Amino acid sequence: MFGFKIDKKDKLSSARIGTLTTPRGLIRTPAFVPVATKGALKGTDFDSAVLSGADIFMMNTFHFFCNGRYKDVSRFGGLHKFIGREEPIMTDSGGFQVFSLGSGWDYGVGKLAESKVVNKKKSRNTSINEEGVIFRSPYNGEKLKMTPETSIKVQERLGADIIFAFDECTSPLDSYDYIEEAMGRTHRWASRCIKAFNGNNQVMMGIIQGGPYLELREKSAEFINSLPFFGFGIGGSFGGSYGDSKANMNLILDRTLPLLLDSKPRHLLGIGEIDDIFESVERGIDLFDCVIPVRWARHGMAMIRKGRINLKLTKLLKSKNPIDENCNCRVCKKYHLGYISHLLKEKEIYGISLLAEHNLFFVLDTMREIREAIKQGEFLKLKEERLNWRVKPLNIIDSF
RNA sequence: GGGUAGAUGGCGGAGUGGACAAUCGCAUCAGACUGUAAAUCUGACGCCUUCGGGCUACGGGGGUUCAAAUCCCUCUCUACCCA
Repeated sequence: MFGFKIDKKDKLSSARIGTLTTPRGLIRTPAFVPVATKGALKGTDFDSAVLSGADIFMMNTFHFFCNGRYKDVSRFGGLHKFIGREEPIMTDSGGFQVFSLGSGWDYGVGKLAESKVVNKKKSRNTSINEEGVIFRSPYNGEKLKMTPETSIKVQERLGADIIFAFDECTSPLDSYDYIEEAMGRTHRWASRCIKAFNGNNQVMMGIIQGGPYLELREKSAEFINSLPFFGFGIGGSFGGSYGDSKANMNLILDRTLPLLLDSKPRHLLGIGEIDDIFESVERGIDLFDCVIPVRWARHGMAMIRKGRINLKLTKLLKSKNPIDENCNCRVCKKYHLGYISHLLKEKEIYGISLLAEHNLFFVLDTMREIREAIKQGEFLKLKEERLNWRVKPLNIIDSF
């Protein structure tokens, strides 16, 4: 019922194309998994995402757990029936929220942040111990406890096809000692997740942690590799005292992916900027998920071949060009920048919707190109062409 | 013609003798965002600067005062009301 088959390996890199089989359909890898945390793509719809090439969506256990809504979902017969969709779904375990609502919240840092405190916010008083994590619900402040067993139980009731083990995602600000301790805990939780999982119509991915430290990452890869998971999630932050987090992530992937069983799928959790996708595919990653395409759309940031561009710039109101001249999405074929820019400036929800559709298409179509390139043995060539993707927002608008 | 209320930075709108280059909102500009508490957050926003500070400003002009966006006189303009 479930399976993963590598269809072709690139000769010049560790890139590979494959097919992940689930009872609800196939996932062509390398794949980008659009994130619909609470059951919605925030700005666009599942149909357009599927038309753009999405094979599977990701939702989150934590949010359905906090408000108790997983019980309602369960009464519908699971997420698929609840949202009225047949496509495969994966659920994250809630492990990321250990970080994003814990130390990430307290110190205002993102998962790839460098070692600097951006903005100290009021602590959420998240506490972590061997048993699990005690959270304050972001919905009403209520104290909640999440353990590996809870996460698995809730994920079974949500009924996604692929689920993730409950892990502790650490912060770039955490010390080596703490990250090592958390990694050990993640490993013990992984074993508990396997024990708690009944494996009925679902498969589970184990999560590798270890923060920015190579030796911890290697240890974690070896341990998670030794457990009977369906595949691997690579989680956590890669930044910190090691400096450039993108470069460090690549280094970690270089060193840890060869330690993993080749035949199992590898999912790089939460990564999805274009340059990161190319670097990771080259190293052997099969799946990505990321909120960036859809979040940037809400923030007016468009993903284009040359990089990214803020569409709320006043000067773009004059432009009769599409968002990206080389893009084949419905939005680019039909609407010009002037209009989309106007909608975004006016805070019209339709502007967000159009941009979300474009950004999602952009990433999904890039995955299509990547798969095609690997098939043709031209992955590195494509990477060269596409790595002019800039990290900083573009300032030159001449071509618009 | 008479009366009343006003005129503050791109706009709206605080301030009504010193702590005012002037709260705040909008707009503008810049930055951030990678398993989503995010259609969010941060910063800049009179001019000049060797970043210490300097200069010009609250409709125009005049005055009172050590000190005026704030008080007085006058002019101009705006809104509403009465003829």
